[in-house]
Amino acid sequence: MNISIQVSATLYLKDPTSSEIGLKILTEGIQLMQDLGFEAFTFKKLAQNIQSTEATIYRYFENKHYFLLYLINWYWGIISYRLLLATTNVTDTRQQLTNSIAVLTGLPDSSHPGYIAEEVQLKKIVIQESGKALHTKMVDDENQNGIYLNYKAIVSNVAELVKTIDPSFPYPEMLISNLIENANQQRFFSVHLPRLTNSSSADDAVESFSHLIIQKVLQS
Amino acid sequence: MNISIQVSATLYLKDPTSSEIGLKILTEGIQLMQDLGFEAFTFKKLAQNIQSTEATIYRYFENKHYFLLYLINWYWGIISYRLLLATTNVTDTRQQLTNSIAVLTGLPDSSHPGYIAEEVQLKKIVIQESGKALHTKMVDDENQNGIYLNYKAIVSNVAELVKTIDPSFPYPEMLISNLIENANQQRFFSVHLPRLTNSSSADDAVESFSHLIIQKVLQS
DNA sequence: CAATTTCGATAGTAATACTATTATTTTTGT
DNA sequence: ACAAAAATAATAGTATTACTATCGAAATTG
Repeated sequence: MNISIQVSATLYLKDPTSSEIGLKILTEGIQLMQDLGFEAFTFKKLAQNIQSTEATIYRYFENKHYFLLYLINWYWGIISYRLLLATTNVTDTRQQLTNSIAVLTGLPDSSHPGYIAEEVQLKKIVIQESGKALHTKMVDDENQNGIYLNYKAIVSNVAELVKTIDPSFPYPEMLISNLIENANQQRFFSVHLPRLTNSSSADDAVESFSHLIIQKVLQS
Repeated sequence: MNISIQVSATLYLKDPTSSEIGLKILTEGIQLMQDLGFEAFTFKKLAQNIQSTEATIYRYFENKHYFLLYLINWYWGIISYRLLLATTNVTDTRQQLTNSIAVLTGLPDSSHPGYIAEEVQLKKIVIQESGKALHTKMVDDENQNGIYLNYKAIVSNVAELVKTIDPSFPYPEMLISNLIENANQQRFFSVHLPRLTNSSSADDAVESFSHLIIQKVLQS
């Protein structure tokens, strides 16, 4: 379906991109997850939406928790791909970092190179729901099954740029995971709890803030 | 029960601190929430633990979502109190900010002034579960009911210090809410996804990182 | 000590998160 | 083109959850 976007095979029972129905589960599932939120989302409702049955969806995904993990993994796969596009053929490491921060913290937007249609919708789901996917008693098992590899690879790759630019900076991974998580968190705040942020939903204060932190904190 | 720790009255049906059973619901509930996590936690199990019945607990709390909100609100009430202790009689604004950041991002510890027994347990619950309490379709209603006032007041007060120190800094609220959320997030990572952080569970890298950000980003 | 509130015990309901079965349709290999 | 295999739809069923309702006994309070 999407060139080069890889989702870990441990997340599904049967590859949803391998059949018509599987693709409908994904596209309608994304929509329904957004409309209802994770707690109200059920396979039964999704089955009704695609004129199929619960049992069919259960053949693709173990349960709705795994379905959400699939969507989040897919999102980070897209971001990995965009990071690649944003850094290849860029010679200056600092510029690579700046471009990466823009991809990781910028507003979702459909005009950048390599745009994939689902990105904007998936980003909304990641902002709204990814805390629920992570903060579970199963994190450790899932981590062992390689489910967070996409995400960890992103943090690791960008942290490498930080290390190249300023080898003396003691917290590269923390800095990057912070900027990524903060970007999503602040976009949530700007919609629901605006007193906690200085970003309105339309501006790019989150991205500017992120560039500022990088600029002030790293010496080169 | 605790001097001056206020929990919003919209969070409970009947004040749990007003009766023996209510207090048992709180102390055993904190324990059970930690042991089982939010999703596996049920009022039925809690009722068995305190040798009472579901119906009794439902007289105190509308549902387990509100129970979790109560615990989180309680935690932020404790932190508010600690922030007060850490800043009164401190004349230098920068020192006030440094002390505040220490309270907000430091390791939980039982040796500081004004220590309240439940703080350490509640902090664990906040780290593990607060994303689930917030990222709900009900956020906006709850926000309107003043449920996040404690948290918003903390961000607002500390952001005021930032504004005093550096009036030109454009993102004071974002900076503070970021440091608070990041501290909890990184402590979660250090236990479950250590590759995403540079903090081990025993050190104070999270706090050092936070002080560093403040120091580099604010001009005075 | 009478009135009221609180609690325990029990029962019941609607929804959720699945599992199982079977008949029908679709896909596939030859 | 057709037999075999796989996938799907339809239906039923189960255990658990998240509640609501009732009602008598116990505790509290005025």
